[in-house]
Amino acid sequence: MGRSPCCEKAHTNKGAWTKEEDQRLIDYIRTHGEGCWRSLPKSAVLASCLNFFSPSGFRFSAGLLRCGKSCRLRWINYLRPDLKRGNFSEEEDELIIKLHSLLGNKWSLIAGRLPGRTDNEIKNYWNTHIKRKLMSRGIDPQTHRSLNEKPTSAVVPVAPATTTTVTAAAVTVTPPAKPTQLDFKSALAPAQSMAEINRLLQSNTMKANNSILDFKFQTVVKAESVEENNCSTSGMTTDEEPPLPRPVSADAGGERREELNLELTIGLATPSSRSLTTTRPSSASSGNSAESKLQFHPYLQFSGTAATPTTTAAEAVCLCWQLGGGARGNCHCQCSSGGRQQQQIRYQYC
DNA sequence: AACAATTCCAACCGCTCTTGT
DNA sequence: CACAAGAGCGGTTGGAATTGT
Repeated sequence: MGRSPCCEKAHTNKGAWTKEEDQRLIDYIRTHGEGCWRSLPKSAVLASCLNFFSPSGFRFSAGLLRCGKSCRLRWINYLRPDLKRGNFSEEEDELIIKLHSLLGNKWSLIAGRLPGRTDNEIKNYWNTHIKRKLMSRGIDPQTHRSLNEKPTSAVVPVAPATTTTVTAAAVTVTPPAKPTQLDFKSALAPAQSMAEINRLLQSNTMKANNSILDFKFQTVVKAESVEENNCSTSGMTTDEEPPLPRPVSADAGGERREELNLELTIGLATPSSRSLTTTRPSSASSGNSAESKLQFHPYLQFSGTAATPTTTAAEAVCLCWQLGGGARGNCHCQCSSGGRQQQQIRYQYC
């Protein structure tokens, strides 16, 4: 649709990256930071001309003839200093399975809960290991239901159609005005109640990354049309152990319908998250506005209460990752919250 | 040892979303 | 509002590595 290609394919390298290309990309990002991926290859070429010998002593031999997109991917999936290489632990396995049952193939969201793991890595791991693992357990990896179970009316446990707001500190998946309908019976192991799921997620994730988790599941039980069973639970919202909701079928018209209002707020916990590392407040790229002085820090991790949706959160402590070597420094950025609802946390570059 | 089959994962592709003009 | 550019995401692929025959 009238879009220019992301790069001039004729003049770019493809395929596996060489060590020299890696080093050039690392050097460039150490000096200039992330972002502006499309202009990076050109800039890297320029930098190589200006600094024939890099600070690290690496001698540039030629420009970085790579598509900006390719540079971004290489950095995010392979070169970033905070990546945790190596095998997935059993805990990570289970967490991925849980998160997949809730979010579907939202690999980037899942990756956001696993420090040091990338969405690509998780996606590959899912396809090569976990799928098989679930199959061997007799569980359908797509629906998370027992393979023996008869499929029902095409309710697929994927992430609900939602609007997603990405701020510097949190991904907030806001349900639409109408409560999101999810088939939790199919999405989750039958024995698991909401409270159980919450507990599991809480403990697993807290253990995994020692930070914020704001999964909140609310069940909204609605009595529609017929007031069946004197159901006085209309609009009830509870965090308490609720009865497992019945599956919501697409054609449940006329029947008592139980809807799940999925309020899912994920406080991004780690700089490993792509959303966090590369999403910047709109103001940051505008050089003119007053807000442009508030810059986006690509390596931030929030702790404390600032990223939770239930606090006013005037303060937050930022743990800054310094580029180069991944050393974690501790600094106190100026943070302010946009309020209980918006959680627009801003901070000054430090 | 040679070849085929399978596994694994880095990289690519095309689409959507966001943002700026 | 329309359009373009930039960035992010999820699905797919190519080929290296490993395993089986």
